[in-house]
Amino acid sequence: MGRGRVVLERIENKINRQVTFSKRRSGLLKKAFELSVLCDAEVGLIIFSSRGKLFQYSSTDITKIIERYRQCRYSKSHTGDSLEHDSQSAYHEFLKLRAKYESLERTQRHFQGEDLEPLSFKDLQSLEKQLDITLALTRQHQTKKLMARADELREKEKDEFSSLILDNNNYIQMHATQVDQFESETALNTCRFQHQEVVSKEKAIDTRTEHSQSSHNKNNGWL
Amino acid sequence: MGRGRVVLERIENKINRQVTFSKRRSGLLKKAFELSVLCDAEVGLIIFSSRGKLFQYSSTDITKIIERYRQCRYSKSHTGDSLEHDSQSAYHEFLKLRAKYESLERTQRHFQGEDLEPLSFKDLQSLEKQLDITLALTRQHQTKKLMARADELREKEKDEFSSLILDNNNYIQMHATQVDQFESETALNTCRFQHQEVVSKEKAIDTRTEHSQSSHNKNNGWL
DNA sequence: AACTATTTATAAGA
DNA sequence: TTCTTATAAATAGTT
Repeated sequence: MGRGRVVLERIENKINRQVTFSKRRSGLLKKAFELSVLCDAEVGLIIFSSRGKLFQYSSTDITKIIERYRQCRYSKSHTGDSLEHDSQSAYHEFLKLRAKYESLERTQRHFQGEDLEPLSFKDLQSLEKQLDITLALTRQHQTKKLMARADELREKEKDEFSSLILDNNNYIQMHATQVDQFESETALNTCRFQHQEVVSKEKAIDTRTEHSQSSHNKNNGWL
Repeated sequence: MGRGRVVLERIENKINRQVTFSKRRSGLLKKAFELSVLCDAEVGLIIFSSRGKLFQYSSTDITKIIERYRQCRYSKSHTGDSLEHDSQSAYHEFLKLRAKYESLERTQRHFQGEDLEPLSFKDLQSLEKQLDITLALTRQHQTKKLMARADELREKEKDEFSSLILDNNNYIQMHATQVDQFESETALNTCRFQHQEVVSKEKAIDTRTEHSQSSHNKNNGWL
């Protein structure tokens, strides 16, 4: 369509090529648009000039077209649109997880004594029961820990008693401070006696040996 | 270009639209190709028919064109590919949520007296403290509920006492069964006396009036 | 950028 | 669908 026939090869004349590019580009964009309108098609067209300038037409959001293209392209073996299905089910997983999380969060709040108002009497009862059980277990574990610690200390004491006596001045001061600190902390409701028995000896040794605890949790305490 | 002028709107005749689509599509693809050759341009064209079929032309690997497009389009504000980035961040959200969920689950287990072993003594202490607090609150709420219920019942009793006496045979039987059932359930550690006082009256009325509870939780109990 | 001769695309019909 | 054909549209080369 023009005064001469086109040879299908790169136009070497730069000016010419640029002009042709400009003309044909707009023609192509126009035709892309027409196709999308006339035929109700989804069209995405990306053009980079030889100098790198970008031109684009898309009947709808081009990222959507690209996404759809990917889905179409990489899902032949599956049941139609697998990637769409995948991403949908992934989203579904996400929603499910969120629901579970929120539910768990609610329960958790109950365990922390919050939002008890909407609970039924029965719910409160079973919560109380659970709390009682856990409380007993918690105390049991504390006792266990303390006993184990006590044994450990008895062993150490034998080994380290002699060196302990040597620099006693500095040591006695630290010891006193730390025991005070402990006293002001949460009062134990159980194992009270055992604590007192163990703690002083333990601290004495800890300050000297930098004993590392085996617990996997952050262990910024004295055990 | 044809025997009539084109109106730029969706061709309503389905056959016609399909034919036009076929013709114009190949025309567009051809022109895209020509542009890329003649003008040394990089062209990517994606077409979806209204029935979802994919057609595509690209002068070079289309993923490269898309990549280049993204860089061109979003390199100013973003670090690169936005859609990929989006899906990645969505996945990141998912991972974060899952991590939170798992952490919460762990805490939850502690509140249920499970997996206490790895906890440090300090952790156990603060758990115990929390349990004590919640326990007190739980009992407090139970008492509150019972008192409220008792008041409510005193009101109802006045209104319904007379009708209650009427069909007493059936009633007495149900009442007995349910009280037995209650007795075999979890023993209350508190509010014991108030319970007994309230429960029998309450049941008597509930069985007759189908009173609906205001609690938002499932309320399959007697309160 | 505008013009115009021609080619090309394509709408309608077969 | 495909081919044919009349005609609209695009555009190469020119100004």
